[in-house]
Amino acid sequence: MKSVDKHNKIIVSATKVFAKKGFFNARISDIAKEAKVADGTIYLYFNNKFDILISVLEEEIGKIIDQIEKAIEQETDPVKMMTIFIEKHLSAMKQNKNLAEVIHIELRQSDRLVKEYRNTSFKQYIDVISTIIKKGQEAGIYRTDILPDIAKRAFFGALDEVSRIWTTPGNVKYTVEETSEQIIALFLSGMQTTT
Amino acid sequence: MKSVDKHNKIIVSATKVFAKKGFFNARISDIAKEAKVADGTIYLYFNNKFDILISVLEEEIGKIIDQIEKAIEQETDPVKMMTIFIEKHLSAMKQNKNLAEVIHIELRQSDRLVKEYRNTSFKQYIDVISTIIKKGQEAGIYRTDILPDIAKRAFFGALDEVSRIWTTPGNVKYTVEETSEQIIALFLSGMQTTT
DNA sequence: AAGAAGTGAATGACTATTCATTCATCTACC
DNA sequence: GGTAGATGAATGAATAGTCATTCACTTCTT
Repeated sequence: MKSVDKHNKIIVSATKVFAKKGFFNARISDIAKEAKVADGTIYLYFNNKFDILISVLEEEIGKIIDQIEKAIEQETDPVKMMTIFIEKHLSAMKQNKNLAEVIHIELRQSDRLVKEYRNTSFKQYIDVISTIIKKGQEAGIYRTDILPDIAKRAFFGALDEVSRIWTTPGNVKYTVEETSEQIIALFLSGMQTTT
Repeated sequence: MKSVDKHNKIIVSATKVFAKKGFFNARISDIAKEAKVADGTIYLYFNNKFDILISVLEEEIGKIIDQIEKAIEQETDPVKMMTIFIEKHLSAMKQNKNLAEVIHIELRQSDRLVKEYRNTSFKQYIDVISTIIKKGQEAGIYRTDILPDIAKRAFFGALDEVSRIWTTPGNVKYTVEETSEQIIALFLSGMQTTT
């Protein structure tokens, strides 16, 4: 029987290899070697190289989305929801640096399939943000002149770029906590002093 | 004599092809056809395929950096500096969609050379932001608990992701002006209502 | 022993790069 | 001012290397 174990081992190995070399420079034989299976075995579990990439994104990001959505469901305060989103996202990225790198690099592919992907699971992800914003606006906590459609992008972009701190060497000095606080400060209160 | 004209024609064509297909899926023959030259001619102007990509980034982003730096030099008010940065960046991206797409996609390559590139010209670009923040902090206009090193990333990430509005189809409805205003509102005043 | 799972060498498609050749333009000499 | 020779930009067919995918064969499991 094809084992779930092996499937996972290939996913994890592929994540590692994609993170290091990028999708196009990663060879199937690299992934096979990393996973300690034969090249051909990969094709028992995945249709083709691209299928591996999409699976990495689907399964691994899927886990994070689920986790964040579950944590936010419990909350009613839009400020806390936002805080949770930021903290969960950043700590997930810091914890799984390979995945973070794959997201940085590969979510930007111009390939049709990746674009499609970006339009489904990814969209779901950033729409969590606009939902939070809308709730906050209804509650009178967030300004109504903020357009959730633009703010959600700004927000995700900021988080994504900031999380590079942990994937580019020499920038390790910031903790998840202080980074989260910075993002919260920036987006909730803004940069200007309140005089 | 090798003409500057032809060099430019190749750069522009390459930008177009890279934007459409991404670096790895772009064939030299695609670029040659787009530029209406022979495949071999490309190698009279560039060392290899990668050299073309780096040249696109260097030359085209270089132009934007120069333009922004020049515009900001005139200013002393940190709020206006910030506003100018945002507006110039967004309008440059909206104007040159091919370049915007190449930046979205290719600036994330994990290739050594691209990473190196990201560490020079790109660094210079986002350091313009931290400089503005520091000036604002010295002037007492920006909060001093904001870390410029983190804020600059958040800021660039937000701008970059927001500018995708114009490269992904079906999102054309926002103007540069209203998008700029949103970003300014978000980063300067924050999302919370001031009650 | 049969069927499933695993193997990895062989295949074949793809394309970046090269280079022998062409040809338009320029220079020098009468 | 016209001709012969020199120059080097431009061409595109041929090369050479890479690697995803296949499949004939082996090993494991029940």
